[in-house]
Amino acid sequence: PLICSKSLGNEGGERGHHGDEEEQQQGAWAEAAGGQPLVMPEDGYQWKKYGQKFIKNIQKIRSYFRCRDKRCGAKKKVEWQPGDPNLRVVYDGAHQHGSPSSNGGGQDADGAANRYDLSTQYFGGAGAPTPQTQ
DNA sequence: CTCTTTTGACCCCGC
DNA sequence: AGCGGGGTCAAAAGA
Repeated sequence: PLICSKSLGNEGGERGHHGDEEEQQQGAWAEAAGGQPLVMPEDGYQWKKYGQKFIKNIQKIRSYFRCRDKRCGAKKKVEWQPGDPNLRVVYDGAHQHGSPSSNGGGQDADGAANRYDLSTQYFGGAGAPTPQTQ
C-alpha cells in the first residue's frame, strides 16, 4: 500500500478529460464537487491562487490563495471534499492596505481587514448542507 | 506585454 | 536527525 513518496501521488495532475472543456474555473470546481454549482466565496479581496493539493490525511482538496498585493502578508486556504458542495475557508495573516469592500482594489483603510481573524469559517453550512438555493 | 491560473517539483516544518 | 506531509515556488499557457 505505497501511496506516496513525492507529490502525494496525484496532486493536481488529475486533469479534466471527460471530453468537455470548461470555460471558467467554476467549471473545474464543479468537477471536483461532483457537478455541484460551487462558487468562489467573494470576500471583497482579490486572491491569487499559488497552489493546490489533495490532502490525503483528510481526503480533501486544498487550494492556496495569496493576496495580490505584495505588501500583503495575508493568505487564504480553501478546502473542500470531492463530492461536497460546501467548502472551508481558512484566512491567515492580515492585510496591510485594508479595504475589504469591492471598491476596486483598496486604497488605504487598514484595520478592517483584520476582521477575518484566524478562525476557520465554513461556507455553505458547516455540518448543515442546506443552502436556501437548493 | 502583463497578469492570472495550473501542475509538478522541491523545500521546510513537524513529529 | 530522518522521514512524511504540507506548503511554497517556478515555468508555461491563456486571456
